[in-house]
Amino acid sequence: MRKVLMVAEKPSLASSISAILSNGQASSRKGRNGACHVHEWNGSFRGEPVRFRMTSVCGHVMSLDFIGKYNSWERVDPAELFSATTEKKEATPKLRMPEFLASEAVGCDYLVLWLDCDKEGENICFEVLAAVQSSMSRPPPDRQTIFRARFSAITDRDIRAAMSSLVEPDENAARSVDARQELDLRVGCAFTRFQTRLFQGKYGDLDSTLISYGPCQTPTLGFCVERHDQIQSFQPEQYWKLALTCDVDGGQQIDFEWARVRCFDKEVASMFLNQIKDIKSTVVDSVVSKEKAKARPQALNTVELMRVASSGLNMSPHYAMQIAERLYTQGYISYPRTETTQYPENFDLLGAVRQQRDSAVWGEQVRALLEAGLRQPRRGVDAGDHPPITPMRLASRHTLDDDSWRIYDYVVRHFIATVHRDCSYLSTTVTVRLGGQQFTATGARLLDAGFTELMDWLAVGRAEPLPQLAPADLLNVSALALTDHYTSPPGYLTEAELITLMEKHGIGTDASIPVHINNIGLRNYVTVEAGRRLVPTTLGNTLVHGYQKIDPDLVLPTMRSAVEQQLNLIALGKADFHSVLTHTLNIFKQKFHFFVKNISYMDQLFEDSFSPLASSGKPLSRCGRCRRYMRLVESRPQRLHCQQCGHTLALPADGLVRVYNESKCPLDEFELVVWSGGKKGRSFVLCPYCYNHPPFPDMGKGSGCNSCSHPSCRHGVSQTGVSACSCCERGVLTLDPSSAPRWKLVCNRCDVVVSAFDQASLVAVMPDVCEQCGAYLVRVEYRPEKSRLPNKAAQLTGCAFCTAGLTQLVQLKHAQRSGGRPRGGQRGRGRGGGPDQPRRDKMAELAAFFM
DNA sequence: GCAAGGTC
Repeated sequence: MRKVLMVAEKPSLASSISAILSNGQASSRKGRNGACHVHEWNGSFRGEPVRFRMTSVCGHVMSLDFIGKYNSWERVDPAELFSATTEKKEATPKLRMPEFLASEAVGCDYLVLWLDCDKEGENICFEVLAAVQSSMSRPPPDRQTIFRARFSAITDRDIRAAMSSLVEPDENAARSVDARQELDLRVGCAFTRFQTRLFQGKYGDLDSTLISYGPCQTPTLGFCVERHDQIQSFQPEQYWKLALTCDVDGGQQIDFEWARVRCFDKEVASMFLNQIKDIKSTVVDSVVSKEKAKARPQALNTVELMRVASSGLNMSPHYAMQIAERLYTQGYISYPRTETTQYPENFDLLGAVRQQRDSAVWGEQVRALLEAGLRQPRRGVDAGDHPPITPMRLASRHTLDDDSWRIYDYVVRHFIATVHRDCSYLSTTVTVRLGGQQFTATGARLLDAGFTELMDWLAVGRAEPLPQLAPADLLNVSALALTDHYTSPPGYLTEAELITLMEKHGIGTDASIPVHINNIGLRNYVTVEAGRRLVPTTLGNTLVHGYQKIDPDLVLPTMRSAVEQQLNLIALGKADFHSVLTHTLNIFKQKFHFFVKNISYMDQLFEDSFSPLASSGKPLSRCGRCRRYMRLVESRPQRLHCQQCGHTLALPADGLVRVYNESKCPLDEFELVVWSGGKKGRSFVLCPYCYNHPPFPDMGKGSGCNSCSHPSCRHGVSQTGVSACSCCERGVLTLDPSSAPRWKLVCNRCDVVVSAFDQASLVAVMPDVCEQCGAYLVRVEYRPEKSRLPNKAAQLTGCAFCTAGLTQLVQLKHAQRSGGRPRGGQRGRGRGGGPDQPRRDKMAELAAFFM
């Protein structure tokens, strides 16, 4: 029997599509990468009996990056990135997706691609194809074996229709995505590296580890700064209003609005007032009542959920989507990433509503609605991706955590509202005249709350209604005055407004919009203030104003859609991949060179707002070249700057850096410092120079002295290494000499920390090894009054893991030692080597490094 | 350490 391999874009779709096509008869197993599932069943394909095997990827299989040698920010000129060689790398290495796909493809004769029907999906088709092709059975000549299923909804009818009219994957659409990837990579990385390096090398208080540029994130920031500029340049204007209050013969008071609304000229306003100020009563001119309706919402899609989460629930879009995804995997709501606001034709609305009828919170309203009958939902847009977001099963408040409940609560209320009645109310407008001036008052009376029963924050007519009035009814003027006001600036942009702007300009997608908004916060370009309003920081403002001075295109929201338009030509087959790509790349390359050439315009703005590195920070440790103190620049990213020599040295990103008893690195004379941080209280000694420029090939960049194989330095691994780390492959557990008196053994590769010999006055690693386990012995000394050794001994030399009297002083709770000898793979890693690898070998290796 | 786009 022939085999048909079918691949969807995500595990959930593989499962629902196979359920439809197998009539629920498929058997399922977990894929060997742990993330995907494989469903199998027998059926027929193009007139022959076959075995179907359906699985999925998890989004993109591959992603584009530069080849390794371009990873160096120091050695590579960012301009080179416009032509640097790129390669496709596995998008998520831990999923081992190509290998998984290849293994499932073995012995398969046909391939049917069920990727999402958009350009990204088309691109993933070819990623899947590349992964499986060599594993599949050899195709017979003249027979088509690769197919693409085109579907617009995950419904029985649509999926079966797609299956019976398979087409071929669309290479043009896929190529347009390849072009987009290459363009975003080259442009984003070139600008990001250039401006990060330049400004971080000059200013000490930028407070951002990265000064990124991106074709989506930068226009996103641009919207926020644009609003900031409007607020800054706003000039308030004074204006005046006529405020009239009447009462119905000593009864209810009614406030009227002036039909002219407002007047910006005080003299004119006063003239109006003078004309009518002596009038003591008036009569109702007209009473107009009109039935009005507030329409029930359309079915819920992702951007609307994010908007509501931000403006109504005070949750960031990013966080709200994390919650929604969890609710989805737990089966409470449907797939939360969709642009569609139209329920599929055969969607079981009634069934979904019935699920909610026993809810303790809204059950009563749901039962009443079921009694009265559901309304037809409003027509929405079917984007052909996924159905709108709906509840999938009933949850109660105590089965979910607070934030999950708030999102679920909203999804349910919104869903019920879409099949509820519109809200209707009677709007009444009363008009009166005083001399030549007209005034109106409007009130509302609820007729049918409809869906607002569930979305009570949208309820109308709760304010006191107007009294019953008829034309010619007499009203007494109880107050008439000129009030003065000022026009006010707009508020800072809310997240909800920003989402709307991004959607309108095609900046990002439903899945990436929350990521871009999150990014501009992470980069310290904006902060989120009360009401989830986004206020640009000095850095954010300076960047955008700089782009506007040099090349406004770089921050214009129209730039993205212009590029997308070009890419669309590739997708439609109207333009050649290479010509569009080289043309567009050339434009950005020129823009890049123009930007570099004119960077002084942006730099002037930086100078106005930020302090030069030389005057930032406080003196910390001595430079090995000039022996003067280097300054610790504390704002992110923390680094050391030598004013004399002009160099800047990176330090670990987070955590505290302090000086360490004036020890110097024997290799470069830089004064050693101690870093401490992390959840487990890790710490290690580091040489600021070696941390940036490792002296030995086996010491990685960003390592402390405990990874340095210097043969005699007392901070190197050859003097501090105790044993192999039990948790990671090549790590060595080293004594941290800076940790006294709460001594610690710290792995020089992973974050294992072992507290040991607390309050000891001295701990030293000895040259001899334990005969039982191969670890180096330690000498532990205590002051007599503090001794924790047996018999209050002052000192004991032995193995930390084997010698009675020492082992109980080692807290192995984080790192359960596997016991026995250190694992293999220790060569060249200092003291983990064990007794059969004496230190002489180590010395020989080191000697080789120095040659 | 960079982008944006999928999704876990």
